[in-house]
Amino acid sequence: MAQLGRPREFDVDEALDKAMDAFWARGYEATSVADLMGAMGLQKGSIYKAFGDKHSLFLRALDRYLDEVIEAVKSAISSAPDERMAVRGWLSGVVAGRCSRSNRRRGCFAINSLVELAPHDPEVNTRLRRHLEQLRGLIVPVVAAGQSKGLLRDNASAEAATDMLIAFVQGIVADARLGRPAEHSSRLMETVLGLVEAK
Amino acid sequence: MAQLGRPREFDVDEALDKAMDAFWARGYEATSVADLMGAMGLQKGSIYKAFGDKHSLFLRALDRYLDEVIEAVKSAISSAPDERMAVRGWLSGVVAGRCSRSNRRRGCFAINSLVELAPHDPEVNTRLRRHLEQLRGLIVPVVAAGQSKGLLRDNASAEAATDMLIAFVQGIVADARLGRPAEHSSRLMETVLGLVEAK
DNA sequence: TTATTTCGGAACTAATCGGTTCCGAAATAG
DNA sequence: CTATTTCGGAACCGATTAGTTCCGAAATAA
Repeated sequence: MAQLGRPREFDVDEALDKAMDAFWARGYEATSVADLMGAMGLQKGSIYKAFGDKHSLFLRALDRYLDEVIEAVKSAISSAPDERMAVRGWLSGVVAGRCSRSNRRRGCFAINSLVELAPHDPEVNTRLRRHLEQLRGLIVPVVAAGQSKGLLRDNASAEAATDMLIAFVQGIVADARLGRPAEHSSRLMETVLGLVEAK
Repeated sequence: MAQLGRPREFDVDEALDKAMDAFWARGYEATSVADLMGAMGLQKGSIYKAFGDKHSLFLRALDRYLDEVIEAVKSAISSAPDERMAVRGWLSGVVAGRCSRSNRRRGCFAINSLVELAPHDPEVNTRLRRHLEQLRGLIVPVVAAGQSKGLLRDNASAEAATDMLIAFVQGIVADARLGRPAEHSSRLMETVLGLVEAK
């Protein structure tokens, strides 16, 4: 039954992406609704009708981002020839891709939101906890398989190694906000991989 | 020649600590001057006379925090029996001490500020770059000495290993904002130490 | 047609924002 | 005593905040 009335003239996902861009660059508190209007190319009324208030819009944008990240990690894993390259591909994606774009100093939208909002915003907190749990669920089996095949060191349990890698990723994307050259992050990644990969 | 007029009735450093507490908990943007008045126990007029505007007050508090961290790391290093224990002591201090207090979900004031402000606030940016450089300058010689004594793996260069440890610390303190149990950070630390320490 | 929905855009609210200024009282130095 | 400085506290500033409402126009479905 489609829908009554005049159809929406803008694409909801495109608008969400633009809102995400704005929040990503400046953070939640520092982004005013006027900023969002400019970034999204929409009028205030349209935004409130389509997304509710500022906080709801933020959550929608965050959810969209988190889904994209999980999908990207899944495809990075499934397209890798072996577990060693899967881990490598994941970290490379983090360093070079979404979480540290050509547009520097953005870091990772999830980590930025975590640091700014997670302690006081329960909805953001639960989303990010769930996200890290999902991520862990994707990585642990890869590490475990890699260890049993001798491709990765079994120095630590698969769970501990995964948690270590995730913490390390969080550090890299936080550090990215300083505006360091991408090469810096790449060197860091190679160091960590050197400790994790079997010789 | 002391000073003319009525002496200041509050302790500047104490007031800075309280301001730091407020900024630390909520971030820069979300902390209003009214919040600062409450936290510092001072009137608006007194704050502006003593510290100038909100941004200057923030920088003063940040400088104070960074100095304290550097001093803490120095003393952790100098009081350790060897280089291996020095690294261990530094990381333990990060996990248990200042950067992840009994008061949970605070993380590290420096990293919080880095993520929120470093991309757009040049004064914060330069301070944090300098801080990380200082930190690196303290740790690299320790790692180098530890490696040459066989206490630490020489898997990677001292510089690369130090950068890796620092990135890892940043990840831990960012993650702390999720409110995970302290045990989680401790396990992470042990995993990393297991990869760095010689067997 | 008629009912429905969205549009861009403006008008508007009540609250809060950071920041400034003035006050009389109190405490110090010279 | 006099000059100076800070105090707590209030008054006030213009600007901005998030959020709401109303408008006529336009586009769709039934």
